[in-house]
Amino acid sequence: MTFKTSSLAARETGARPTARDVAALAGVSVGTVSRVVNGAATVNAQVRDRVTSAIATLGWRPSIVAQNMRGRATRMIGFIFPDLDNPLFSSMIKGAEDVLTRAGYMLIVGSSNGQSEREMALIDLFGQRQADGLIFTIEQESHPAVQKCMAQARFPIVMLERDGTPAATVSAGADHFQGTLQATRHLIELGHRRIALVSGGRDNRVGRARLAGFRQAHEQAGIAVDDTLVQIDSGTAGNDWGLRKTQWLLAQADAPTAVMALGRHLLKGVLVACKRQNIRIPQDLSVVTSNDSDLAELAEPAISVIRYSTYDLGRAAAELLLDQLAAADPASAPSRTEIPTEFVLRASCAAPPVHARAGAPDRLATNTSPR
Amino acid sequence: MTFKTSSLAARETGARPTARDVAALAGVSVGTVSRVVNGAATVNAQVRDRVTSAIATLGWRPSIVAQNMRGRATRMIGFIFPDLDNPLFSSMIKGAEDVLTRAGYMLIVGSSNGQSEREMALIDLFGQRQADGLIFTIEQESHPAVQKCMAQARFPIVMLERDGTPAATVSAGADHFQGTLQATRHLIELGHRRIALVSGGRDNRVGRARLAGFRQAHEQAGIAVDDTLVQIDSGTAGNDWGLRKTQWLLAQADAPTAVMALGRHLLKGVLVACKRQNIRIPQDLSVVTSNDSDLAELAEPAISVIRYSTYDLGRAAAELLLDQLAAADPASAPSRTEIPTEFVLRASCAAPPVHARAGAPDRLATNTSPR
DNA sequence: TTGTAAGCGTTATCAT
DNA sequence: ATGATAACGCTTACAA
Repeated sequence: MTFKTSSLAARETGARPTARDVAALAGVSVGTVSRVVNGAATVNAQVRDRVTSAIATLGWRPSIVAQNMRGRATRMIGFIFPDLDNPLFSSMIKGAEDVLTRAGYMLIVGSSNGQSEREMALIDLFGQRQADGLIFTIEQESHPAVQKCMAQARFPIVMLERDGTPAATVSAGADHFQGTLQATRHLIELGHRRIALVSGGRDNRVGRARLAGFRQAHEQAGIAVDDTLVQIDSGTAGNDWGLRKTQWLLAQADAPTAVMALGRHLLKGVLVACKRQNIRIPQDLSVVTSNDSDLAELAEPAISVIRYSTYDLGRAAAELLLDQLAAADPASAPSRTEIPTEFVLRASCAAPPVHARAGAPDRLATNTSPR
Repeated sequence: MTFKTSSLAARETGARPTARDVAALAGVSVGTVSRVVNGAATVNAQVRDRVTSAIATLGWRPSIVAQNMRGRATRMIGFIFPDLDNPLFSSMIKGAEDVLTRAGYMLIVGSSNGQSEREMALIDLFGQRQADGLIFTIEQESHPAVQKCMAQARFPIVMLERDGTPAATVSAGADHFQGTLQATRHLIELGHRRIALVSGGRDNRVGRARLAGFRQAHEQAGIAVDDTLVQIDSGTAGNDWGLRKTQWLLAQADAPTAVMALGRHLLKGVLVACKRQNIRIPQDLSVVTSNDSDLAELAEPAISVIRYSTYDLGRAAAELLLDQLAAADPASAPSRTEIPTEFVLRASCAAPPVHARAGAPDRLATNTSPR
């Protein structure tokens, strides 16, 4: 007969108490302790009280790790985002958290930094940790190795702001197509014929949807799209990408009369570029951005935005995940939640300057700024 | 003799393979599998190869849950923040993640929504999940029940942007005292005598440090502080708190000539209030805010800010936690990392209007706005 | 060098 | 109604 750790020992050392300690203190067996905490009907009231007070005395809480060993779900959801240092992430994670907390889940977060290697490492790690599901904003949708990794995952995956793939068919995203379509249409109706589109997302749904909306608006108006005005970047460009792109666009011989800088971090660059070159919004250049912000609202003039709720996006992703978790059938059907977008017209949009419409060579020549 | 799950079964069903499956496939014992994956020196090269390929065939990864059961650290760090839907959270979590990932840890996040009950529930949950540590931005530093809960936690806690408490003596925070001191001094030097301080944090270090810096600057200049100009809020006020407070301050008979709105979310309210009442910055009112942002930088005029890196704050908290985790002595000494602040002077600060200095009753009377 | 078996903290099955 | 015990997947001391 071996000497076992007793509740006495547990109380003396700082060691975490176990059900065995509780059982010893209450003078019952571990099975009974388990029955009490799990609310089994078949427990004598007196025994229940003894156990309950022993639990309180020792401050015992069942080990979730041990419960997981027994096959219980970990109730942990992974969340992989290209860049946690992004205000959009804040509201998305909050939306997801609000939904998942209510259902008893917790979120584990990881930043991929846009690297596929890291995405795969994180998926693998979540697997080892037995996560129950994953909300994933993949960097490159078409990356085969990452897709393979997703396909092998033993948990459901919801794509956030990305398209479903063969490996993960459930997705939540904003309706960038409609938003961009409306905004582009509005600019065209104002008389713009040379509209620039600046956006991230070469290899993901967001960029594709924006481009599609942009093209459709042009097509419906019978206007050809000048591809030099379409600047869709791949990957996480530097912080001053918006600035450099705008400067480049404005330096073209036949510069755009309107720029749609779609992505919250791009607006700053556009405004700085305009300020430096003394370009007036909207007289010289109309501006549209996406993701409403204090800056867009309070800039002088206020900037028109394609607005949508990233909080709702996070909620939607979480809800889709819960649906899949609840579904008895593991191979659930493809599904998608689309969050509506709204074009908010502000003072930054006006008719193009007359000389541009008349085909004047270069507005900047007329309006040289002192650097 | 019972029939055991074999590698065959594991490959046929979708069940996660175990070390036993690997062992069976490789024709070795589970102990050997463990030795191989843990890089034990004493393994025959041929055996190692057989095991390695069996692992690859089955796609086996050791279960972290089972490893935890054996006493291995979970390498999970909790992170409790009052409001995940806050851009500051993004950069803090990113800073922490960068440090912790390198050390093999993952982050579990939870939003307390400013509720002490939820804070305690989360701490408790992290305990049950056997988290190795916690980074915590408590809502009310002095809350006794939460402190007790912290004291009972079996893992080290680092306070983020909060003071150490008896229950958790390690903390990381920005040097709000210096930042506020400098900014206030500058306003005083410009001639301001009635400066308003608007900030959150009635019961935390941030608010206290700001108030202390504010007071010290006044004291050193021999100026009395008018307490009606000091508006330090408790808890997470509504989104329009900055607006309402500014409107209230400007409506006072002896309105301030400068306002320090310390908190990123407050600037918008100040700017809106000024716009609505046709108050010019800085001619009528000087403005200082905290936390640099695109809005502060690009507002017209640009707004002076007390700047500091929330990313560094997250890093610092994580590094302190790693220090504690590495320390053999569990009862480590109190320690604190202070992140420097910097007062960035922009166009929003100027000398107070003449009539205010002459003691004119109400600037608004001279400058009535249409609405 | 490799196999065997105990044990981590639960839960569930089977006796009593 | 309650106790004893096997099992979850892994690591490790000990045996061979």
